[in-house]
Amino acid sequence: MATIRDVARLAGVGIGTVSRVLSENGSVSQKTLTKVNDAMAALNFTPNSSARALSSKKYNTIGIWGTETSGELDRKTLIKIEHELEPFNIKIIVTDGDKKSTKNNTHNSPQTTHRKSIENIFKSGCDGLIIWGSDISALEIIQIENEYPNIVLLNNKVDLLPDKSFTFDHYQAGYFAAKNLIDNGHTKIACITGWLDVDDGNLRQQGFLDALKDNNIDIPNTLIFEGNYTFRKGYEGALHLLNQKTPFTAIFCGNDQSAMAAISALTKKGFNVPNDISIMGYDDMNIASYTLPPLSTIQMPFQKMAISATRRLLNLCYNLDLEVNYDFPIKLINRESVRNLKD
Amino acid sequence: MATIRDVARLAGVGIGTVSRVLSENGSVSQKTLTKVNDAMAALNFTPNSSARALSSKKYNTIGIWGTETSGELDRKTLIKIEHELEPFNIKIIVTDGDKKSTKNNTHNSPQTTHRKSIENIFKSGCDGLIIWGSDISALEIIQIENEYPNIVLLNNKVDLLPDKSFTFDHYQAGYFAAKNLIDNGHTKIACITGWLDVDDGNLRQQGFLDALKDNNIDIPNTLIFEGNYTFRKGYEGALHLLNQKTPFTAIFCGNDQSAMAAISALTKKGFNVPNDISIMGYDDMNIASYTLPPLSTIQMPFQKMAISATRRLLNLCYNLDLEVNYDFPIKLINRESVRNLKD
DNA sequence: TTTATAATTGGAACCGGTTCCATTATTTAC
DNA sequence: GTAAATAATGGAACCGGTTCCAATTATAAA
Repeated sequence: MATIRDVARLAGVGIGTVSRVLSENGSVSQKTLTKVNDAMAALNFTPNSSARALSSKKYNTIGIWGTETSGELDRKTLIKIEHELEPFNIKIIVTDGDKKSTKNNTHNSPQTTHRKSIENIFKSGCDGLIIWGSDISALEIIQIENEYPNIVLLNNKVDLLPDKSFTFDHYQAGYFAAKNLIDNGHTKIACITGWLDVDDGNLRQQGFLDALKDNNIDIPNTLIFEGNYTFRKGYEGALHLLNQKTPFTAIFCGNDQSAMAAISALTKKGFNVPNDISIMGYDDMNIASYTLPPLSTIQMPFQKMAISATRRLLNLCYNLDLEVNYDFPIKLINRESVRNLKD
Repeated sequence: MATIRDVARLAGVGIGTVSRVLSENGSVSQKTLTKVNDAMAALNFTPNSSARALSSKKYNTIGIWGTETSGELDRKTLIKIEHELEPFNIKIIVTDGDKKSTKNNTHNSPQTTHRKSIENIFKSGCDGLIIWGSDISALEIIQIENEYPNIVLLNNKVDLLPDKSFTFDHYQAGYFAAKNLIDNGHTKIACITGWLDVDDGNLRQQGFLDALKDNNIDIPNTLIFEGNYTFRKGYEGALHLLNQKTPFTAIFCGNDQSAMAAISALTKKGFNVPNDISIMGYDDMNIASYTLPPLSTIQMPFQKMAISATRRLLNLCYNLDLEVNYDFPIKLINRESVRNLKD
């Protein structure tokens, strides 16, 4: 592997000059520029990233941290983020917040463990971090941000860090979903929630409940099933709700997965969706148009949000000035799983 | 940030000694060991990864390269891989083989682009690479392996590199799937294939066809629909097959997504699955138990395979001797989407 | 006790970039 | 044409580790 010294020798210039050509700042005459570029090409030179990182104190790497419950961060989104980083030659490392073997964490609370695991990522070498999901407390985030300001929150909101928070209005989304059912004439509405100890799940639930309240609709506790976004809980939830013998005509589900599983359970028990019971999902997964019936759900531009979060992080880390957006409008997708009772 | 020189000064030893403590090789007396460890703790010392990488020429990083069509590499698998790397303090960077903006690639074939993109990953700093998916030719892989031997193939097989290839027996899997339909009395069988220009898709198709042939079952061209693993193509494929007016009682689908979409299309057209038409999937996605009806499919231990591939790569990169497995038995999962015509 | 051998130890040199400053070449102003 | 200002250039010093060798100390053998 050729080094800048090799390039300098071949081009007949000093190493400082080569470095100046590389970093594209500092002044270099047209003549030397050509000489140096030719030499680089001849030697098939690529700057050594470790050496660069060592002397410049920039890793040209950002991290993504998330936990099991962070939700859907699929490959598509990852790739979107990567494409955002690519023009700047930034790499992306992923890490799991749930890893167990962090040394001697026996006497640490999950809180400290989260913080430690994040600190470790920074120490192991990255310029900034996307903290994905809301499975980490605002306090912890503030503490982390204090020491490592180059962070950005994806699908989480901390009031003290509005310019680093990227999230949807989950409250409004929950409200919309409920409103949609109500507008279709439903008044006996059940729900299968997501995690409620996590902000976004909680907010959407609150929006849902408030929409009912604002329309003078009462929801008995028997019609609220606490789920966790999985297929399994969606399935169990639907069966559980049926067993309550409290009549209902619709279920609002915390995400599309629970919704699909609920449809499955209901159908198996002889109920027709949407004729007997309507189902409202949340997420608009790819698959949602291909369920039986196709799922009415809430769509959120997750990838757009990820892109904006990434840009903000780039601005923070590398003093850039990329355009960043904080508003990610949600959309009601009406397919066929909600019946209009007013017909 | 404290450096080893700070640690050495505080502990009253030389920097070589501190380095020896860090790397845990070379001999250090118990007494100095304690002194150095205390000093490290007091200074909250973490070795600088760039400096380490520069002098040791190890990045302690491995990459994962894949393309759009590489298939399912979900977060769960990524995390499994990460857990494998964690004890050795290795990081993982992900990259997309489909990225467009690689400089001046205008006159390059996709082939060279793939190779270039992989070379770039190595140059940008990683010790080894998991090449995921078979969307890259054997020739290219051989060329790459020649220059960068630290690679491992996930879900791909190159005959010249048996010890670096990790894949399922897709041929056998396709054969199994067809056999299952035949054993259930089906003789008029259609299929919605995956990508056929990719090895694994091609192999499973071949296995499928051979099973039919071995049982003297003929499949007309009208009952073969070339798909691409997407929901959309699955849906279109089912409609297309119905339009052919060639009667059939079962469809073998290239993956679960096409299968689900096919079920959706058939149901919409008034056919009952499995009573009118049976559906066989391939993958056993999480969701497969919750479709209507639950999907009969082929299960492959993808995560186990990923773990073995990762271990092999670790062995290659860091001279380790972790246990590696090359046999990943597939499994037929019988749910409810295939009807037994012999009843 | 002396000598041979092995275990420890310190630190210079190095990895390949970036930065900064002193020096030289080139313009511009008058 | 000369002085002053500006542009271009070379290279030492540095970033924070690892490695290797020479020097020192401890241990074993005689």
